[in-house]
Amino acid sequence: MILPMDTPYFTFCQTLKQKNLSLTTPRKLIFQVLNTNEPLTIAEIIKACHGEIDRVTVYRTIELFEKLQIVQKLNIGWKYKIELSHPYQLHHHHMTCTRCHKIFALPEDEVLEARIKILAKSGSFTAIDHQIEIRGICQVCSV
Amino acid sequence: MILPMDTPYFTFCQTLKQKNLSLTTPRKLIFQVLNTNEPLTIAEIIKACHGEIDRVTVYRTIELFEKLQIVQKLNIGWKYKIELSHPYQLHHHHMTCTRCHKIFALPEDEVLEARIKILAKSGSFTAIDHQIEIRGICQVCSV
DNA sequence: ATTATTGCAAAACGTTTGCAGGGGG
DNA sequence: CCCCCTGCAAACGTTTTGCAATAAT
Repeated sequence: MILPMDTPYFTFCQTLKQKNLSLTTPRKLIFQVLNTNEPLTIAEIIKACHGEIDRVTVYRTIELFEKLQIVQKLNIGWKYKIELSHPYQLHHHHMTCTRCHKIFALPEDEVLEARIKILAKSGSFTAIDHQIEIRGICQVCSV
Repeated sequence: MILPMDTPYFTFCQTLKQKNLSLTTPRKLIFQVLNTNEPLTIAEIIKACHGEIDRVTVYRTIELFEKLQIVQKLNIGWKYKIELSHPYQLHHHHMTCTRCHKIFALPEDEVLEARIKILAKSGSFTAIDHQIEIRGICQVCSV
């Protein structure tokens, strides 16, 4: 199959090749599952793979993807979900509705990002990464 | 024992009384453990109780404390820790060092807090609560 | 062909549930 | 004394590990 060179999936294939890692069926499928969906729990990824891939392989693949910075773990409540990270999806934060439990992505905000950097520096801390989770009530549920 | 009326432990006792809940040995001990320590995992709380309290009771007590807003769950990596929440401890955020895994509390920042409110509102979202996790390298580890 | 990667089985953990007995108000 | 709360036992779901079979380059 011919892939446009700017597609997330193409970048994904390139990344694996560059690291001498195999482009296997489970890896392709799991990437596609994440690429077409919202943040998912491990259990949801397993279900989305529809029995074609073993649970253990999903865990190992997510672990690999995390190391390669293809995905990031996202704290929602006291569980976590997985989503594609920066080169595959723009940096953003999340709001979780405590009524319907839907997750909403927030557009990137320069002011907020800058402030976090300043704060970390004021504590003599070199910020590498950060995550913001806002909990509250979404528009639909507040009616 | 006579308690000063502004002490966190006193507030804690009052809260339980107001809701007609018993001031039991496990509840007292777990509160004290949290009151004298940094954010702790459930396993750490259990250990800190030194076999005097059953695992199950720790889970149930933390669940109760969370409902009563005495504690909050704190996302660290993809695990969570427990710490006292607002009336017992000032609102703040955390930085986690990815090398030594220590957690550092950040002082409250008006600019940041205001910006989060604005952002949520711009998404027609009523923010109730939020959590920020900054990951990076602390001063000691960066040397 | 060679080696990385997977699937299976089972262990290791973390968390939850039901129930009978004990401690707090 | 009454009932809430705890401890125990055991179920349950999630994540990890070891090893032999398989698929990718």
